[in-house]
Amino acid sequence: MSMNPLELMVRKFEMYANLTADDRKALLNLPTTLRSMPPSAYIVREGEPVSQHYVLAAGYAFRHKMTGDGKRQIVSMHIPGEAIACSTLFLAISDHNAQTLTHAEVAVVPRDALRALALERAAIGHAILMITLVEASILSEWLLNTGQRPAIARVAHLLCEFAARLDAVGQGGRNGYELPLSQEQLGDAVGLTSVHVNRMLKSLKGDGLIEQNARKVRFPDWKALRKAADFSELYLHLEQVKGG
Amino acid sequence: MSMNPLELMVRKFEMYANLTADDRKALLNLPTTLRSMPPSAYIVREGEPVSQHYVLAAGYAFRHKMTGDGKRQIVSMHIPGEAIACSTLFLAISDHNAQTLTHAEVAVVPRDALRALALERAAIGHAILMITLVEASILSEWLLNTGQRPAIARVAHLLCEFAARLDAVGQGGRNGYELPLSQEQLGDAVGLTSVHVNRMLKSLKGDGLIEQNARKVRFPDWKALRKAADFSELYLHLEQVKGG
DNA sequence: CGTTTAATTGAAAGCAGTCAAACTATGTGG
DNA sequence: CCACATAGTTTGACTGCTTTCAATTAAACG
Repeated sequence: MSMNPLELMVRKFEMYANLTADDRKALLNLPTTLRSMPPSAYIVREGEPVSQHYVLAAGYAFRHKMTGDGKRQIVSMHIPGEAIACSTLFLAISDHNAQTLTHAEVAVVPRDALRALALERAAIGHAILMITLVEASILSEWLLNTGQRPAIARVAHLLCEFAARLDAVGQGGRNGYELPLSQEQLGDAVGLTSVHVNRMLKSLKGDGLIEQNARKVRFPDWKALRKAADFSELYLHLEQVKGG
Repeated sequence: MSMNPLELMVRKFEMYANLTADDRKALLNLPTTLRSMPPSAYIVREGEPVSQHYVLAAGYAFRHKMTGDGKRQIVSMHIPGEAIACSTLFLAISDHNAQTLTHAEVAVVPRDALRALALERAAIGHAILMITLVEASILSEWLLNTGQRPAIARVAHLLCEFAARLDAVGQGGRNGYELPLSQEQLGDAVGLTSVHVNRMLKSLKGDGLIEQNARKVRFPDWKALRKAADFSELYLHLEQVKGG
């Protein structure tokens, strides 16, 4: 079925707030265009003003920041159905880059129009706040991950998070999935070099915690992987999130 | 002057949204108690439901998470005047711990009352969203810091951030300040051991980038320190943040 | 197919961690 | 005011995890 790409955004909002029929209608009436983008295409650049809001209709994306000497840290991953940077909705200039990971279909909405709705309609504003809170919670866990866990757990943790998030939207998940990240990107997400990520993946395979051919990963022993990763899905706040 | 401790919260909100006189009055009429807490006292524990909102009237606090094997990552620092965990206002259970750093005066507000105001009054909800966005931006920078920068820069970066944030509220700042963190806590904030933090501080002193006696730090060459830290205050969003 | 990009492996170097001890504050009670 | 206990800082020696460098193999792509 070819549906309005904004349906995805509305569905997400409804997970986090009780929208009225009016709220829903207002959101669906926002002007929007669907943009098809190749892998690795820039969506937003650090330091630039942002005038659009982007929702992933299909494909994956990520946000990242760079140090003065050119090292890159991925600060978030976005799966189909998610907005790419709620955080820039209300900040004048972007403090990070956003890029597609795979080929992607991106719904583009004028930022000011959505912003106006968020300020007028409490439920919409609240949904955006909730999404931001969950993103911040994930960010804290990533900080814990890169700051305190050994390399093997860091890599395993990211694989687990991906599985749990994909599971939550009925896309593969802990039964295995197509990993959209290269080993270098994986490394940039957890603060390791691609070489070392490769070694950690090899070690996880050797221990029977993951199986992998090409980009497809499977989890023959989810419990053991979860343990090795020190993973608990609480921080994803997958349920009970309406907060009102 | 002995003022209502909620004044601090209102002042903060006003930096981020245009409150009406009514909004202001509603906030100041919230029931509140002032609690005096010793250093290192727990305010919130991971996994527990949170029923209060906490604002630092005086003193410092921090939030942290722990790995399964007991390693601690500090995920945020809070200076006088700041709320301690806007993030838990709308999430059912806390996914992190919050603790005082120094002796502190904490204004305690019933969470449900503030939550109700946030949902009823657009400007208040918006202020909370903005504060959350800025906190998330800081979290991204911390992730970049621990994930990609060498130890010396990590430590320097935290010192710079502290200076900039204190500056913004007219408290010492880049002229020097009383560092409220032990070296161990400093390490837990940037993903290093206390031993290595000690060595990095020594090195910064040796290079004339900082001066330190007891807990008092000074910055004889702010520009050079800033450069060594790869620090830019953009991510703090200290101005132009009303977003409307 | 040839070209480019990503994955894999080995060897060596280095940054940060660990362990252990000494030293310095800070605070408490006698 | 001193003696002691406790917490935090400083230093050294050593270990080890992760990076770096470099080369090879495999996969993806036009």
